[in-house]
Order: sequence, then structure tokens, then C-alpha cells
Amino acid sequence: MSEHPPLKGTTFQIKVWNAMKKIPRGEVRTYREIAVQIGHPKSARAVANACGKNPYPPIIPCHRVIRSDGGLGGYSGEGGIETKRRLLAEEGVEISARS
DNA sequence: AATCGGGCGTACA
DNA sequence: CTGTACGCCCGAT
Repeated sequence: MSEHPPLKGTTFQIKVWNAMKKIPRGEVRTYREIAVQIGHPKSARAVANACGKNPYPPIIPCHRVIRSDGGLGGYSGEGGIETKRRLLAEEGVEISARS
């Protein structure tokens, strides 16, 4: 049914994107959690990098990934952080906004 | 609450 | 191939 686009990238990215795709709608995961989930507990930053390099923003719910502090973090997609915040709000995710 | 350094992977020269 | 710069970060001070 759903055809998967050719997720091409490094092993690290594939793992990250894969873990994100598994995130259920309405739920949010932290970059740290993703890092630990893929086997890199200390590569939270590298994980965030993979998100920004994500070639397929629509199939990768990178907007469901937030910081460990409860912040949204950032968003390299269109609209930037604004879109991310809106998507989370649309899914019914409570956001803890702060500086 | 604000600031600093640490630690990881990718891209580029 | 080696070195440098950067990022949607994290934890501690």
C-alpha cells in the first residue's frame, strides 16, 4: 500500500529516521531517546543533525521529536519552528514553551 | 535563569 | 585522507 521512498543516507541516519517513523501520532520523543533507541545514547546531537538532513520531511515525523527539556528544539522544514509547533498542536500534544 | 563545555556524526576544503 | 566547522543537543555549574 504505502510505497516507501528511497531513504538514502548513512547507517546512522537510517536508524534515526526509522525510529522516528515508529513514533505514534500524538506522541513526542526526545532526541536523547532516539539516540538511545538506535544504540547511540550519547549522540543526541548527531541525531538532531540527521533530522535536519532528512530528505523526506513529510514521511519523517521529525516534528514529533523534541528536546529533553520539553522544548520544541528546532525545525529545518518549511515554516521552521512554527510549523513544528503547529503540527504538535494539531496532534494534541501539549507544548511547554519557554526560552 | 543563564552560561560553558562536552561529545557525536556529517559536510566541505 | 586529515582537519575544520556546524547542528532541531545535554548536563552540569
